[in-house]
Amino acid sequence: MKNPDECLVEDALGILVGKWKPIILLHLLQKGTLRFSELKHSMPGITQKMLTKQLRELEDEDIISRIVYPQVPPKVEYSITEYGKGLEPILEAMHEWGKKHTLHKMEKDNKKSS
Amino acid sequence: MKNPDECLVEDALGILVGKWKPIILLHLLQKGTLRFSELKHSMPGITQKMLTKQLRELEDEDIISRIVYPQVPPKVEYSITEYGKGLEPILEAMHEWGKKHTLHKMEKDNKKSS
DNA sequence: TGGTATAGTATACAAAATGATACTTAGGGA
DNA sequence: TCCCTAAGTATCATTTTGTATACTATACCA
Repeated sequence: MKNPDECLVEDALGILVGKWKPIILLHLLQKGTLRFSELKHSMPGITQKMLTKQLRELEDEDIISRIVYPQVPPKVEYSITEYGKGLEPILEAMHEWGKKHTLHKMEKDNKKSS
Repeated sequence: MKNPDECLVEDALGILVGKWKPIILLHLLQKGTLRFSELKHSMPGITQKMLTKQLRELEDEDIISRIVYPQVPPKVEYSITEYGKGLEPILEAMHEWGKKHTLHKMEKDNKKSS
């Protein structure tokens, strides 16, 4: 990409993108800290593999932190880092727009069926 | 997805995501209206097929509009719709965050090499 | 008569993301 | 002795994305 502005937007996108990452972040922003199993239960449909993968990627970008308690059965807690909290405005902007989009889709569907 | 909040964010994400969509939108937001060939030249690396596909998808969501001039050789102009302009705050939030992220990455790289 | 230009479509293929399923580890309880 | 738990890995299948290349239509120009 030649234009540096594009890269900046793409960086954010690269981190947010994926079928699950934004949802993981929403949950962690709301609840603060969650165990692996809690995250899994709050996202019906996700497989262990996917959840693990997404969490690792977010961890690699310093968006979330991972604390392992050395016990059996294992206990691992995830939480948003200070740095990761910086993503909140983006999630909020998306949420706002999502509300508008829902209305827009409804109007569109009404037109179709009339 | 059970939680409606998640859906809202995902709707926005679904529209923004893809290797090219945000860049297309950035260009159109900056320039207003662009022809197919102009978009193509401003995104080196994209293939015709991909550009066409992304544009169609954005059009289907009413984010951009497509005007075909019935002439030979063909001329087709794309521009952001009023509705599509609503995405600007998201792109801006991503851009802002992208700047922070760039700094963050630099600090990280410095640590590694020290 | 044949080349050029624009905005595509068609086809085949490669790569990346996601999903399904089974397996691992080790302490505690029946 | 066997099963349960939590947080994973490992392996393979499927789906989604993206790439490469060739092809089309038709007015204009030399």
